[in-house]
Amino acid sequence: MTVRTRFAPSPTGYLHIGGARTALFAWAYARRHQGTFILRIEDTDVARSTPEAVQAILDGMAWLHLDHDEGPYYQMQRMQRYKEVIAHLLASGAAYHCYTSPKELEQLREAQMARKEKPRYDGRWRPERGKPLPSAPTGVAPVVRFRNPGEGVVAWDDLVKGRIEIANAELDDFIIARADGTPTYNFCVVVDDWDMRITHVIRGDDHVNNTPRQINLLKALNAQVPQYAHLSMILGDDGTKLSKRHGAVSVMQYDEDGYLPEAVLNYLARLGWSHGDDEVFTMEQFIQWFDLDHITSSAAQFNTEKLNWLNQHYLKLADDARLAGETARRLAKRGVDPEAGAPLEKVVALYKDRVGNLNELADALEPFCVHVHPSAELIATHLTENARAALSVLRERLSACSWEKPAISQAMKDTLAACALKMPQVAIPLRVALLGQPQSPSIDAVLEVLGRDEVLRRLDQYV
RNA sequence: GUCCCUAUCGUCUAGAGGCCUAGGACAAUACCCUUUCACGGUAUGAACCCGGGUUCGAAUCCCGGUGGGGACGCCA
Repeated sequence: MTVRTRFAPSPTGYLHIGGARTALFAWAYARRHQGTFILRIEDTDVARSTPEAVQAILDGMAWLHLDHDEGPYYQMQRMQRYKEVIAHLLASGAAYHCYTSPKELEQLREAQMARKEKPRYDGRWRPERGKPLPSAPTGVAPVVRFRNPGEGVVAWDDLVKGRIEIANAELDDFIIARADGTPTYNFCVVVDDWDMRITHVIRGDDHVNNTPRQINLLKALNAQVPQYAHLSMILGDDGTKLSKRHGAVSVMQYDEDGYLPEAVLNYLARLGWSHGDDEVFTMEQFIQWFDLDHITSSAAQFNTEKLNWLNQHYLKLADDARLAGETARRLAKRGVDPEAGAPLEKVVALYKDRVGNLNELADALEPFCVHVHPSAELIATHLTENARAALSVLRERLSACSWEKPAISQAMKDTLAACALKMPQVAIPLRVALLGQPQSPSIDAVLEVLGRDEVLRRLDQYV
């Protein structure tokens, strides 16, 4: 049997980090087993679903390279099928109409809570042998409820949490179709997983409580019950539930913040899953190694520091041209012309192993593209009269030497000797003059990529 | 409140009864490297929630407590 997994977000917002990890694991499991990964959009909540959110989810998955083999399927386009199944359930007696109003249900729940009971539907419209049913009120559209087994337990061997058993007595007859006829979540999921022949349902563990209902429904439909793997939650950096203030932002925000998708992917893969002591690995390795046995069953706290570390790592590995492209995009966004200065790719090579993210890389490259204006304070402390005199000597030598690192370096050394100065006494003022900052990579390398003309031009302001 | 899940360094985790004086990684600290700032290298500190069992032996198995999380919608 070939593995078929799915990712089934509801388009009520962007793809956040928790959803991304769920998608990653479902995707990886399918890839690991040469299976099929299906994308399904659960848009039956018409009021909250938006096409923008659908697009945001698609964008997020594309950024992470989580490609699907089937779909996206849209539940709203499957209404006919749901209605068919509901009619069948009604006809077979596995479902029934219920006329209890929302207000009555609310009262029922309140009363139950007051008695310290678990709030649930009391089955007043559930047909039972020999039980008289109330007469249907006129002009009230009924909901359809699934007739849940009254006794016994529902059990499954969760692929990450182990065996879970829930007594049917804990469950109630849940609504599968609203008064307006539209089917509800738990019902659509079941029909879809069945129709799409999903073999492994990999999803967040907030669905553990839905699973017994879904299994009962599947059984009533005579459908094969898939395997379930419930992933524990991702908590925010502060150990509390993900919220907009920390973590529950769109994965595209990570792009915005200068993270590389491979860093986010690697980080997410290690959050709640492990392969011995391996910390850094490619997606190819991940697919080879991924299994459900090594998923942690407890919630994991998001750690930005570690993500930063991975991002820095992948930045060092990344191709210069690619990083130049990424940086150019960011510079352009700031109104800086990335073509205006030294060849970006060369500057990238100088800086990519010194920065933590793409925005920092853009910060570092910006002085190469624009006219720099060192602060008055920097000028006062570093571009002293003595320093300017040394820079003047250096300028002479630089205008004459050949333009490669060794020659430039020699020009620096000759200047030091001539002025009886130490390296930092010239290199730091030079950095301030050229880049507006007292720190930079090795100064001869900076000079080399900046180019002789530009170096001399920038120096002329101070000598 | 009821039900379900969960518990190893600050964080992510290794660990499937003896290999554990509990390993790795991030972070922290110190030192080294150095032309500044970084990168890098080396080293150090840091954990089995508590209480009972089971066993010759428990981080690992069982029970209870406590802490954390989730679910209890005509939301998904």
